Amino acid sequence: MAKKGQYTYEYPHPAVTADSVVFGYDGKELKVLLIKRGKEREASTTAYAGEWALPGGFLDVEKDKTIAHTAFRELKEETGLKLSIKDFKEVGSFSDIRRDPRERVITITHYALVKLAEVEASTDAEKAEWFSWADIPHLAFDHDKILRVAFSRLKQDIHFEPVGFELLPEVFTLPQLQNLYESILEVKFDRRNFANKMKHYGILSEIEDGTPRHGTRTPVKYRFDKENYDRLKGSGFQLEF
Amino acid sequence: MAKKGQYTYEYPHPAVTADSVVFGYDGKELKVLLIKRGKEREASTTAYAGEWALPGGFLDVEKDKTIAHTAFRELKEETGLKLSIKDFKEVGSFSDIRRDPRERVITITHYALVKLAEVEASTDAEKAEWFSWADIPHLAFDHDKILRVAFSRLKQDIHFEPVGFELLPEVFTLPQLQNLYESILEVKFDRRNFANKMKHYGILSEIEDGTPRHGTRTPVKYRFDKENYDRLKGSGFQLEF
DNA sequence: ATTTTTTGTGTAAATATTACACATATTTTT
DNA sequence: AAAAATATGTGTAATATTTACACAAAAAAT
Repeated sequence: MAKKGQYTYEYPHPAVTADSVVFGYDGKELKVLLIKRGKEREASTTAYAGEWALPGGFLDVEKDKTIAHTAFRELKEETGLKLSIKDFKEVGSFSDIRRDPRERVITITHYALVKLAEVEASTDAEKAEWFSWADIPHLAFDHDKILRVAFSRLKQDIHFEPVGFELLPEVFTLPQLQNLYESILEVKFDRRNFANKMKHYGILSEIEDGTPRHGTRTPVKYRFDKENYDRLKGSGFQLEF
Repeated sequence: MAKKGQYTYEYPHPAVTADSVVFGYDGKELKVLLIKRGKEREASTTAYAGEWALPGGFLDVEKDKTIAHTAFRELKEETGLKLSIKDFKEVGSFSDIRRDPRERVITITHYALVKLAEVEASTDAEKAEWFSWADIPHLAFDHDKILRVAFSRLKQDIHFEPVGFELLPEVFTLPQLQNLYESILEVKFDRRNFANKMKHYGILSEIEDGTPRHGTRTPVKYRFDKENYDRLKGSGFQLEF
Protein backbone atom coordinates (compact mmCIF):
# COMPACT_ATOMS: atom_id res chain seq x y z
CA MET A 1 0.00 0.00 0.00
CA ALA A 2 1.14 3.49 -0.81
CA LYS A 3 2.62 5.53 1.98
CA LYS A 4 1.06 8.92 2.63
CA GLY A 5 2.79 11.90 1.10
CA GLN A 6 5.03 9.86 -1.04
CA TYR A 7 4.64 11.78 -4.29
CA THR A 8 5.94 15.31 -4.56
CA TYR A 9 5.99 17.78 -7.42
CA GLU A 10 7.42 21.19 -8.01
CA TYR A 11 4.02 22.54 -9.08
CA PRO A 12 0.54 21.48 -7.97
CA HIS A 13 -0.95 18.66 -10.01
CA PRO A 14 -4.60 17.75 -10.41
CA ALA A 15 -5.95 14.25 -10.00
CA VAL A 16 -7.31 12.75 -13.21
CA THR A 17 -10.17 10.29 -13.40
CA ALA A 18 -11.95 8.45 -16.18
CA ASP A 19 -15.73 8.11 -15.94
CA SER A 20 -17.77 5.98 -18.30
CA VAL A 21 -21.29 6.22 -19.58
CA VAL A 22 -22.32 2.73 -20.65
CA PHE A 23 -25.46 2.59 -22.76
CA GLY A 24 -27.42 -0.61 -23.22
CA TYR A 25 -30.62 -1.44 -25.04
CA ASP A 26 -33.02 -4.22 -24.13
CA GLY A 27 -35.18 -4.06 -27.25
CA LYS A 28 -37.52 -1.56 -25.62
CA GLU A 29 -35.63 1.12 -23.77
CA LEU A 30 -32.25 2.75 -23.66
CA LYS A 31 -30.48 2.09 -20.37
CA VAL A 32 -27.43 3.33 -18.49
CA LEU A 33 -25.18 1.51 -16.05
CA LEU A 34 -24.68 3.24 -12.69
CA ILE A 35 -22.89 2.35 -9.50
CA LYS A 36 -23.61 3.02 -5.88
CA ARG A 37 -20.72 4.93 -4.40
CA GLY A 38 -18.94 3.37 -1.48
CA LYS A 39 -15.45 4.23 -0.42
CA GLU A 40 -12.54 4.31 -2.78
CA ARG A 41 -8.74 4.58 -2.46
CA GLU A 42 -8.62 3.12 1.03
CA ALA A 43 -7.14 6.11 2.75
CA SER A 44 -8.93 9.00 1.08
CA THR A 45 -12.12 10.59 2.26
CA THR A 46 -15.10 9.25 0.42
CA ALA A 47 -17.22 11.83 -1.34
CA TYR A 48 -20.90 11.35 -2.09
CA ALA A 49 -20.97 7.95 -0.34
CA GLY A 50 -24.17 6.04 -0.96
CA GLU A 51 -25.20 8.08 -3.98
CA TRP A 52 -25.52 6.84 -7.54
CA ALA A 53 -22.75 7.79 -9.93
CA LEU A 54 -21.10 6.93 -13.19
CA PRO A 55 -18.55 4.14 -12.97
CA GLY A 56 -15.00 5.45 -13.05
CA GLY A 57 -11.88 6.10 -11.09
CA PHE A 58 -8.41 7.50 -10.90
CA LEU A 59 -5.76 7.28 -13.58
CA ASP A 60 -2.94 4.98 -12.59
CA VAL A 61 -0.10 7.30 -13.59
CA GLU A 62 2.44 4.52 -13.76
CA LYS A 63 0.42 1.75 -15.37
CA ASP A 64 -2.48 3.03 -17.50
CA LYS A 65 -1.26 3.34 -21.06
CA THR A 66 -3.93 5.88 -21.94
CA ILE A 67 -6.95 7.33 -20.20
CA ALA A 68 -9.12 4.85 -22.09
CA HIS A 69 -7.24 2.11 -20.25
CA THR A 70 -8.25 3.75 -16.99
CA ALA A 71 -11.86 3.73 -18.10
CA PHE A 72 -11.61 0.09 -19.11
CA ARG A 73 -9.96 -0.98 -15.86
CA GLU A 74 -12.27 0.95 -13.56
CA LEU A 75 -15.39 -0.21 -15.33
CA LYS A 76 -14.29 -3.79 -14.89
CA GLU A 77 -13.41 -3.28 -11.24
CA GLU A 78 -16.59 -1.45 -10.37
CA THR A 79 -19.21 -3.27 -12.39
CA GLY A 80 -17.67 -6.53 -13.56
CA LEU A 81 -18.14 -5.49 -17.19
CA LYS A 82 -15.12 -6.35 -19.30
CA LEU A 83 -15.26 -4.48 -22.57
CA SER A 84 -12.50 -3.74 -25.04
CA ILE A 85 -10.41 -0.57 -25.09
CA LYS A 86 -11.70 0.38 -28.51
CA ASP A 87 -15.29 0.32 -27.24
CA PHE A 88 -14.60 3.50 -25.29
CA LYS A 89 -15.36 6.65 -27.23
CA GLU A 90 -14.17 9.89 -25.71
CA VAL A 91 -16.86 12.41 -24.90
CA GLY A 92 -14.77 15.14 -23.34
CA SER A 93 -13.31 16.52 -20.16
CA PHE A 94 -14.97 18.11 -17.16
CA SER A 95 -12.63 20.31 -15.24
CA ASP A 96 -14.55 22.81 -13.15
CA ILE A 97 -12.35 23.88 -10.27
CA ARG A 98 -14.95 22.92 -7.65
CA ARG A 99 -16.37 19.76 -9.15
CA ASP A 100 -14.85 17.55 -6.49
CA PRO A 101 -14.84 18.74 -2.87
CA ARG A 102 -11.65 16.90 -1.99
CA GLU A 103 -9.08 18.19 -4.42
CA ARG A 104 -8.85 19.37 -7.98
CA VAL A 105 -10.00 16.52 -10.16
CA ILE A 106 -10.25 16.57 -13.93
CA THR A 107 -12.36 13.80 -15.37
CA ILE A 108 -12.26 12.54 -18.90
CA THR A 109 -15.46 10.81 -19.93
CA HIS A 110 -16.01 8.05 -22.44
CA TYR A 111 -19.14 6.35 -23.56
CA ALA A 112 -19.57 2.73 -24.59
CA LEU A 113 -22.39 0.81 -26.23
CA VAL A 114 -23.17 -2.76 -25.21
CA LYS A 115 -25.62 -5.47 -26.13
CA LEU A 116 -27.58 -5.54 -22.91
CA ALA A 117 -28.80 -9.12 -23.21
CA GLU A 118 -25.24 -10.37 -23.57
CA VAL A 119 -23.67 -8.47 -20.70
CA GLU A 120 -26.48 -8.22 -18.18
CA ALA A 121 -25.41 -11.46 -16.50
CA SER A 122 -21.83 -10.31 -16.06
CA THR A 123 -22.61 -7.03 -14.31
CA ASP A 124 -22.08 -7.25 -10.60
CA ALA A 125 -25.57 -6.61 -9.22
CA GLU A 126 -24.14 -5.85 -5.76
CA LYS A 127 -22.61 -2.60 -6.93
CA ALA A 128 -24.04 -1.76 -10.32
CA GLU A 129 -27.51 -1.35 -11.75
CA TRP A 130 -29.02 -0.66 -15.16
CA PHE A 131 -31.38 2.33 -15.18
CA SER A 132 -33.88 3.19 -17.86
CA TRP A 133 -33.02 6.44 -19.56
CA ALA A 134 -36.40 7.84 -18.52
CA ASP A 135 -35.75 6.99 -14.89
CA ILE A 136 -32.25 8.11 -13.95
CA PRO A 137 -31.77 9.13 -10.31
CA HIS A 138 -29.89 12.19 -9.18
CA LEU A 139 -26.18 11.54 -9.50
CA ALA A 140 -23.08 12.42 -7.49
CA PHE A 141 -20.62 15.20 -8.47
CA ASP A 142 -21.44 16.74 -11.86
CA HIS A 143 -22.39 13.37 -13.27
CA ASP A 144 -25.88 14.55 -14.26
CA LYS A 145 -24.28 17.04 -16.58
CA ILE A 146 -21.76 14.52 -17.86
CA LEU A 147 -24.55 12.09 -18.64
CA ARG A 148 -26.45 14.72 -20.62
CA VAL A 149 -23.36 15.59 -22.63
CA ALA A 150 -22.62 11.92 -23.31
CA PHE A 151 -26.16 11.35 -24.52
CA SER A 152 -26.02 14.31 -26.86
CA ARG A 153 -22.76 12.96 -28.23
CA LEU A 154 -24.40 9.59 -28.84
CA LYS A 155 -27.25 11.43 -30.55
CA GLN A 156 -24.76 13.08 -32.89
CA ASP A 157 -22.76 9.95 -33.55
CA ILE A 158 -25.77 7.87 -34.52
CA HIS A 159 -25.97 9.82 -37.77
CA PHE A 160 -22.61 8.55 -38.89
CA GLU A 161 -21.85 5.43 -36.94
CA PRO A 162 -23.50 2.02 -36.86
CA VAL A 163 -24.57 2.27 -33.27
CA GLY A 164 -27.25 -0.29 -34.05
CA PHE A 165 -24.54 -2.89 -34.50
CA GLU A 166 -23.27 -2.30 -31.05
CA LEU A 167 -26.49 -1.95 -29.09
CA LEU A 168 -28.73 -4.56 -30.70
CA PRO A 169 -28.35 -8.32 -30.32
CA GLU A 170 -27.15 -10.35 -33.30
CA VAL A 171 -30.72 -11.03 -34.29
CA PHE A 172 -33.21 -8.20 -34.12
CA THR A 173 -36.38 -6.90 -35.72
CA LEU A 174 -37.06 -3.76 -37.70
CA PRO A 175 -39.41 -2.39 -35.02
CA GLN A 176 -36.60 -2.81 -32.48
CA LEU A 177 -34.15 -1.01 -34.72
CA GLN A 178 -36.63 1.79 -35.31
CA ASN A 179 -37.44 2.06 -31.63
CA LEU A 180 -33.73 2.32 -30.85
CA TYR A 181 -33.29 5.16 -33.32
CA GLU A 182 -36.36 6.87 -31.98
CA SER A 183 -35.13 6.53 -28.40
CA ILE A 184 -31.78 8.05 -29.16
CA LEU A 185 -32.92 10.76 -31.55
CA GLU A 186 -36.06 11.51 -29.57
CA VAL A 187 -38.26 11.61 -32.65
CA LYS A 188 -40.83 9.34 -34.31
CA PHE A 189 -40.43 7.90 -37.80
CA ASP A 190 -42.95 6.59 -40.25
CA ARG A 191 -42.69 2.81 -40.24
CA ARG A 192 -42.72 2.40 -44.01
CA ASN A 193 -40.21 5.14 -44.68
CA PHE A 194 -37.89 3.82 -42.03
CA ALA A 195 -38.01 0.30 -43.47
CA ASN A 196 -37.56 1.54 -47.04
CA LYS A 197 -34.55 3.60 -46.16
CA MET A 198 -32.90 0.92 -44.08
CA LYS A 199 -33.44 -1.72 -46.74
CA HIS A 200 -32.21 0.64 -49.42
CA TYR A 201 -28.86 0.92 -47.63
CA GLY A 202 -28.44 -2.84 -48.02
CA ILE A 203 -27.00 -3.39 -44.57
CA LEU A 204 -29.73 -5.70 -43.29
CA SER A 205 -29.92 -9.45 -43.96
CA GLU A 206 -33.30 -11.04 -43.49
CA ILE A 207 -33.17 -14.27 -41.53
CA GLU A 208 -35.12 -17.16 -43.02
CA ASP A 209 -36.26 -19.25 -40.10
CA GLY A 210 -38.39 -21.67 -42.10
CA THR A 211 -41.72 -20.37 -40.80
CA PRO A 212 -43.80 -19.53 -43.90
CA ARG A 213 -44.99 -16.28 -42.29
CA HIS A 214 -48.50 -15.78 -43.70
CA GLY A 215 -49.72 -13.46 -40.99
CA THR A 216 -48.06 -10.33 -39.70
CA ARG A 217 -47.44 -9.18 -36.15
CA THR A 218 -44.58 -11.57 -35.80
CA PRO A 219 -41.78 -9.31 -36.90
CA VAL A 220 -39.23 -10.47 -39.44
CA LYS A 221 -35.79 -11.05 -37.97
CA TYR A 222 -32.67 -9.44 -39.34
CA ARG A 223 -28.95 -9.49 -38.89
CA PHE A 224 -26.59 -6.62 -39.79
CA ASP A 225 -24.57 -7.16 -42.92
CA LYS A 226 -21.29 -5.93 -41.47
CA GLU A 227 -19.27 -6.38 -44.67
CA ASN A 228 -21.68 -4.33 -46.70
CA TYR A 229 -21.75 -1.66 -44.03
CA ASP A 230 -17.97 -1.39 -43.88
CA ARG A 231 -17.78 -1.13 -47.64
CA LEU A 232 -20.37 1.64 -47.73
CA LYS A 233 -18.70 3.44 -44.87
CA GLY A 234 -15.33 3.32 -46.60
CA SER A 235 -16.78 5.13 -49.60
CA GLY A 236 -18.17 8.02 -47.64
CA PHE A 237 -21.55 6.64 -46.73
CA GLN A 238 -23.45 8.27 -43.92
CA LEU A 239 -26.30 6.73 -42.02
CA GLU A 240 -28.77 9.55 -41.68
CA PHE A 241 -32.35 10.20 -40.66
CA MET B 1 8.41 31.51 -6.98
CA ALA B 2 7.46 27.97 -6.06
CA LYS B 3 9.87 25.98 -3.93
CA LYS B 4 10.93 22.59 -5.24
CA GLY B 5 9.02 19.61 -3.89
CA GLN B 6 6.41 21.71 -2.26
CA TYR B 7 3.37 19.78 -3.43
CA THR B 8 2.85 16.26 -2.18
CA TYR B 9 0.12 13.72 -2.80
CA GLU B 10 -0.78 10.32 -1.49
CA TYR B 11 -0.92 8.92 -5.03
CA PRO B 12 1.00 9.93 -8.13
CA HIS B 13 -0.65 12.68 -10.15
CA PRO B 14 -0.14 13.53 -13.80
CA ALA B 15 0.51 17.01 -15.08
CA VAL B 16 -2.27 18.42 -17.23
CA THR B 17 -1.80 20.82 -20.10
CA ALA B 18 -4.07 22.57 -22.56
CA ASP B 19 -2.91 22.85 -26.16
CA SER B 20 -4.72 24.89 -28.77
CA VAL B 21 -5.09 24.58 -32.50
CA VAL B 22 -5.92 28.03 -33.84
CA PHE B 23 -7.18 28.05 -37.41
CA GLY B 24 -7.18 31.20 -39.50
CA TYR B 25 -8.16 31.94 -43.08
CA ASP B 26 -6.71 34.69 -45.24
CA GLY B 27 -9.18 34.42 -48.11
CA LYS B 28 -7.00 31.91 -49.92
CA GLU B 29 -5.64 29.31 -47.56
CA LEU B 30 -6.36 27.73 -44.22
CA LYS B 31 -3.62 28.50 -41.69
CA VAL B 32 -2.54 27.36 -38.25
CA LEU B 33 -0.76 29.26 -35.52
CA LEU B 34 2.38 27.60 -34.16
CA ILE B 35 5.01 28.61 -31.66
CA LYS B 36 8.70 27.99 -31.43
CA ARG B 37 9.45 26.17 -28.23
CA GLY B 38 11.79 27.83 -25.80
CA LYS B 39 11.94 27.10 -22.11
CA GLU B 40 8.90 26.98 -19.88
CA ARG B 41 8.25 26.77 -16.12
CA GLU B 42 11.52 28.31 -15.09
CA ALA B 43 12.93 25.34 -13.22
CA SER B 44 11.84 22.40 -15.34
CA THR B 45 13.84 20.81 -18.10
CA THR B 46 12.80 22.05 -21.49
CA ALA B 47 11.67 19.41 -23.91
CA TYR B 48 11.84 19.81 -27.68
CA ALA B 49 13.48 23.24 -27.38
CA GLY B 50 13.65 25.07 -30.67
CA GLU B 51 11.01 22.95 -32.38
CA TRP B 52 7.63 24.11 -33.62
CA ALA B 53 4.66 23.18 -31.50
CA LEU B 54 1.07 23.99 -30.72
CA PRO B 55 0.62 26.84 -28.25
CA GLY B 56 -0.33 25.59 -24.81
CA GLY B 57 0.82 25.04 -21.27
CA PHE B 58 0.17 23.69 -17.83
CA LEU B 59 -3.09 23.90 -15.93
CA ASP B 60 -2.87 26.27 -13.00
CA VAL B 61 -4.51 23.99 -10.45
CA GLU B 62 -5.35 26.80 -8.09
CA LYS B 63 -6.44 29.50 -10.50
CA ASP B 64 -7.77 28.12 -13.82
CA LYS B 65 -11.52 27.76 -13.51
CA THR B 66 -11.67 25.14 -16.27
CA ILE B 67 -9.20 23.70 -18.72
CA ALA B 68 -10.55 26.09 -21.35
CA HIS B 69 -9.27 28.91 -19.13
CA THR B 70 -5.84 27.32 -19.27
CA ALA B 71 -6.02 27.24 -23.04
CA PHE B 72 -7.12 30.88 -23.14
CA ARG B 73 -4.39 32.05 -20.75
CA GLU B 74 -1.57 30.12 -22.38
CA LEU B 75 -2.54 31.18 -25.87
CA LYS B 76 -2.43 34.78 -24.78
CA GLU B 77 0.89 34.36 -23.00
CA GLU B 78 2.55 32.51 -25.83
CA THR B 79 1.22 34.22 -28.93
CA GLY B 80 -0.34 37.48 -27.79
CA LEU B 81 -3.74 36.37 -29.12
CA LYS B 82 -6.53 37.24 -26.73
CA LEU B 83 -9.63 35.30 -27.63
CA SER B 84 -12.71 34.56 -25.56
CA ILE B 85 -13.22 31.43 -23.46
CA LYS B 86 -16.20 30.39 -25.55
CA ASP B 87 -14.09 30.42 -28.70
CA PHE B 88 -12.31 27.29 -27.49
CA LYS B 89 -13.95 24.08 -28.63
CA GLU B 90 -12.72 20.91 -27.04
CA VAL B 91 -11.24 18.35 -29.37
CA GLY B 92 -10.20 15.68 -26.91
CA SER B 93 -7.46 14.41 -24.69
CA PHE B 94 -4.11 12.85 -25.50
CA SER B 95 -2.80 10.72 -22.71
CA ASP B 96 -0.26 8.25 -24.01
CA ILE B 97 2.01 7.27 -21.15
CA ARG B 98 5.19 8.23 -23.06
CA ARG B 99 4.00 11.34 -24.88
CA ASP B 100 6.18 13.64 -22.76
CA PRO B 101 9.71 12.53 -21.85
CA ARG B 102 9.75 14.44 -18.57
CA GLU B 103 6.78 13.15 -16.66
CA ARG B 104 3.28 11.88 -17.28
CA VAL B 105 1.40 14.67 -19.01
CA ILE B 106 -2.17 14.54 -20.17
CA THR B 107 -3.09 17.22 -22.63
CA ILE B 108 -6.57 18.43 -23.43
CA THR B 109 -6.80 20.07 -26.81
CA HIS B 110 -9.15 22.77 -28.05
CA TYR B 111 -9.47 24.40 -31.40
CA ALA B 112 -10.42 27.97 -32.15
CA LEU B 113 -11.31 29.83 -35.34
CA VAL B 114 -10.20 33.40 -35.94
CA LYS B 115 -10.51 36.06 -38.60
CA LEU B 116 -6.90 36.13 -39.68
CA ALA B 117 -6.94 39.68 -41.04
CA GLU B 118 -8.19 41.00 -37.72
CA VAL B 119 -5.78 39.19 -35.43
CA GLU B 120 -2.64 38.92 -37.51
CA ALA B 121 -1.34 42.18 -36.14
CA SER B 122 -1.79 41.14 -32.53
CA THR B 123 0.16 37.89 -32.77
CA ASP B 124 3.61 38.19 -31.35
CA ALA B 125 5.80 37.51 -34.37
CA GLU B 126 8.81 36.86 -32.13
CA LYS B 127 7.35 33.63 -30.85
CA ALA B 128 4.44 32.69 -33.06
CA GLU B 129 3.93 32.17 -36.76
CA TRP B 130 1.01 31.40 -39.07
CA PHE B 131 1.63 28.35 -41.26
CA SER B 132 -0.35 27.40 -44.34
CA TRP B 133 -2.14 24.11 -43.86
CA ALA B 134 -0.29 22.67 -46.83
CA ASP B 135 3.04 23.62 -45.32
CA ILE B 136 3.11 22.59 -41.66
CA PRO B 137 6.54 21.65 -40.30
CA HIS B 138 7.21 18.64 -38.13
CA LEU B 139 5.97 19.36 -34.62
CA ALA B 140 7.17 18.59 -31.11
CA PHE B 141 5.65 15.86 -28.90
CA ASP B 142 2.58 14.21 -30.49
CA HIS B 143 1.42 17.54 -31.84
CA ASP B 144 1.35 16.27 -35.43
CA LYS B 145 -1.26 13.76 -34.39
CA ILE B 146 -3.17 16.31 -32.35
CA LEU B 147 -3.28 18.66 -35.29
CA ARG B 148 -4.69 15.96 -37.55
CA VAL B 149 -7.39 15.12 -35.03
CA ALA B 150 -8.29 18.77 -34.57
CA PHE B 151 -8.58 19.25 -38.31
CA SER B 152 -10.85 16.26 -38.68
CA ARG B 153 -13.00 17.67 -35.91
CA LEU B 154 -13.23 20.98 -37.74
CA LYS B 155 -14.15 19.05 -40.86
CA GLN B 156 -17.01 17.41 -38.99
CA ASP B 157 -18.19 20.56 -37.30
CA ILE B 158 -18.39 22.56 -40.50
CA HIS B 159 -21.48 20.55 -41.44
CA PHE B 160 -23.43 21.88 -38.50
CA GLU B 161 -21.75 25.06 -37.35
CA PRO B 162 -21.29 28.44 -38.97
CA VAL B 163 -17.55 28.22 -39.15
CA GLY B 164 -17.66 30.70 -41.99
CA PHE B 165 -18.82 33.37 -39.57
CA GLU B 166 -15.79 32.85 -37.47
CA LEU B 167 -13.09 32.47 -40.10
CA LEU B 168 -14.13 35.00 -42.73
CA PRO B 169 -13.89 38.76 -42.38
CA GLU B 170 -17.09 40.77 -42.00
CA VAL B 171 -17.18 41.37 -45.73
CA PHE B 172 -16.37 38.48 -48.03
CA THR B 173 -17.15 37.09 -51.46
CA LEU B 174 -18.85 33.89 -52.53
CA PRO B 175 -15.66 32.53 -54.12
CA GLN B 176 -13.90 33.05 -50.78
CA LEU B 177 -16.63 31.27 -48.90
CA GLN B 178 -16.56 28.41 -51.36
CA ASN B 179 -12.81 28.18 -51.23
CA LEU B 180 -12.96 28.02 -47.45
CA TYR B 181 -15.44 25.15 -47.55
CA GLU B 182 -13.34 23.39 -50.15
CA SER B 183 -10.18 23.83 -48.09
CA ILE B 184 -11.73 22.36 -44.99
CA LEU B 185 -13.74 19.59 -46.60
CA GLU B 186 -11.01 18.80 -49.14
CA VAL B 187 -13.46 18.61 -52.03
CA LYS B 188 -14.48 20.76 -54.98
CA PHE B 189 -17.98 22.13 -55.51
CA ASP B 190 -19.76 23.32 -58.59
CA ARG B 191 -19.86 27.11 -58.43
CA ARG B 192 -23.52 27.44 -59.41
CA ASN B 193 -24.74 24.76 -57.05
CA PHE B 194 -22.75 26.21 -54.19
CA ALA B 195 -24.15 29.69 -54.77
CA ASN B 196 -27.71 28.39 -55.16
CA LYS B 197 -27.58 26.43 -51.96
CA MET B 198 -25.98 29.20 -49.95
CA LYS B 199 -28.45 31.77 -51.19
CA HIS B 200 -31.33 29.40 -50.59
CA TYR B 201 -30.42 29.26 -46.88
CA GLY B 202 -30.96 33.00 -46.70
CA ILE B 203 -27.97 33.65 -44.46
CA LEU B 204 -26.08 35.92 -46.86
CA SER B 205 -26.74 39.65 -47.32
CA GLU B 206 -25.47 41.17 -50.50
CA ILE B 207 -23.62 44.43 -49.97
CA GLU B 208 -24.61 47.25 -52.30
CA ASP B 209 -21.50 49.36 -52.72
CA GLY B 210 -22.93 51.68 -55.33
CA THR B 211 -20.85 50.31 -58.19
CA PRO B 212 -23.33 49.44 -60.95
CA ARG B 213 -21.49 46.19 -61.60
CA HIS B 214 -22.02 45.69 -65.34
CA GLY B 215 -19.14 43.34 -65.84
CA THR B 216 -18.28 40.23 -63.88
CA ARG B 217 -14.97 39.16 -62.43
CA THR B 218 -15.33 41.57 -59.59
CA PRO B 219 -16.99 39.34 -57.07
CA VAL B 220 -20.09 40.50 -55.24
CA LYS B 221 -19.51 41.18 -51.57
CA TYR B 222 -21.58 39.65 -48.83
CA ARG B 223 -22.07 39.80 -45.11
CA PHE B 224 -23.47 36.99 -42.97
CA ASP B 225 -27.01 37.52 -41.81
CA LYS B 226 -26.40 36.41 -38.25
CA GLU B 227 -29.99 36.84 -37.08
CA ASN B 228 -31.33 34.70 -39.85
CA TYR B 229 -28.72 32.09 -39.20
CA ASP B 230 -29.51 31.92 -35.50
CA ARG B 231 -33.20 31.61 -36.22
CA LEU B 232 -32.63 28.77 -38.67
CA LYS B 233 -30.26 27.03 -36.32
CA GLY B 234 -32.75 27.22 -33.47
CA SER B 235 -35.29 25.35 -35.56
CA GLY B 236 -33.03 22.43 -36.34
CA PHE B 237 -31.31 23.77 -39.42
CA GLN B 238 -28.11 22.14 -40.53
CA LEU B 239 -25.56 23.63 -42.83
CA GLU B 240 -24.63 20.75 -45.07
CA PHE B 241 -22.77 20.01 -48.24
C1' DA C 1 -2.94 42.97 -78.57
C1' DT C 2 -4.01 38.32 -77.45
C1' DT C 3 -4.90 34.76 -74.35
C1' DT C 4 -6.23 33.04 -70.06
C1' DT C 5 -8.69 33.30 -65.92
C1' DT C 6 -12.48 34.57 -63.01
C1' DT C 7 -17.11 35.59 -62.20
C1' DG C 8 -22.33 35.39 -62.26
C1' DT C 9 -26.40 33.24 -63.81
C1' DG C 10 -30.77 29.22 -64.87
C1' DT C 11 -32.82 24.91 -66.09
C1' DA C 12 -33.79 20.14 -66.88
C1' DA C 13 -33.01 15.39 -65.22
C1' DA C 14 -32.18 12.39 -61.60
C1' DT C 15 -32.52 11.28 -56.98
C1' DA C 16 -34.30 11.43 -52.39
C1' DT C 17 -37.85 12.41 -49.17
C1' DT C 18 -42.29 12.57 -47.53
C1' DA C 19 -47.10 11.46 -46.81
C1' DC C 20 -50.34 8.11 -46.55
C1' DA C 21 -54.18 3.05 -45.87
C1' DC C 22 -55.27 -1.54 -45.35
C1' DA C 23 -55.36 -6.42 -44.22
C1' DT C 24 -54.22 -9.66 -40.76
C1' DA C 25 -52.24 -12.15 -36.80
C1' DT C 26 -51.38 -11.54 -31.99
C1' DT C 27 -52.36 -9.77 -27.60
C1' DT C 28 -55.31 -7.73 -24.29
C1' DT C 29 -59.63 -6.83 -22.35
C1' DT C 30 -64.22 -7.94 -21.09
C1' DA D 1 -64.93 -17.38 -25.36
C1' DA D 2 -65.70 -13.37 -27.76
C1' DA D 3 -64.55 -8.73 -28.77
C1' DA D 4 -61.50 -4.99 -29.03
C1' DA D 5 -57.12 -3.07 -29.42
C1' DT D 6 -52.52 -3.29 -31.03
C1' DA D 7 -48.50 -4.35 -33.87
C1' DT D 8 -46.81 -5.68 -38.28
C1' DG D 9 -45.60 -5.66 -43.38
C1' DT D 10 -46.20 -3.59 -47.72
C1' DG D 11 -46.14 0.37 -52.34
C1' DT D 12 -46.99 4.62 -54.73
C1' DA D 13 -47.65 9.34 -55.97
C1' DA D 14 -46.39 14.19 -54.82
C1' DT D 15 -42.87 17.09 -53.43
C1' DA D 16 -38.32 18.61 -52.51
C1' DT D 17 -33.57 18.28 -53.16
C1' DT D 18 -29.49 17.46 -55.62
C1' DT D 19 -26.87 17.18 -59.51
C1' DA D 20 -25.03 18.19 -64.06
C1' DC D 21 -24.06 21.42 -67.28
C1' DA D 22 -22.57 26.40 -70.96
C1' DC D 23 -21.88 31.01 -72.01
C1' DA D 24 -20.81 35.91 -71.95
C1' DA D 25 -18.09 39.58 -70.11
C1' DA D 26 -14.50 41.88 -67.42
C1' DA D 27 -10.02 41.53 -65.50
C1' DA D 28 -5.54 39.77 -65.33
C1' DA D 29 -1.64 37.66 -67.38
C1' DT D 30 1.21 37.00 -71.23
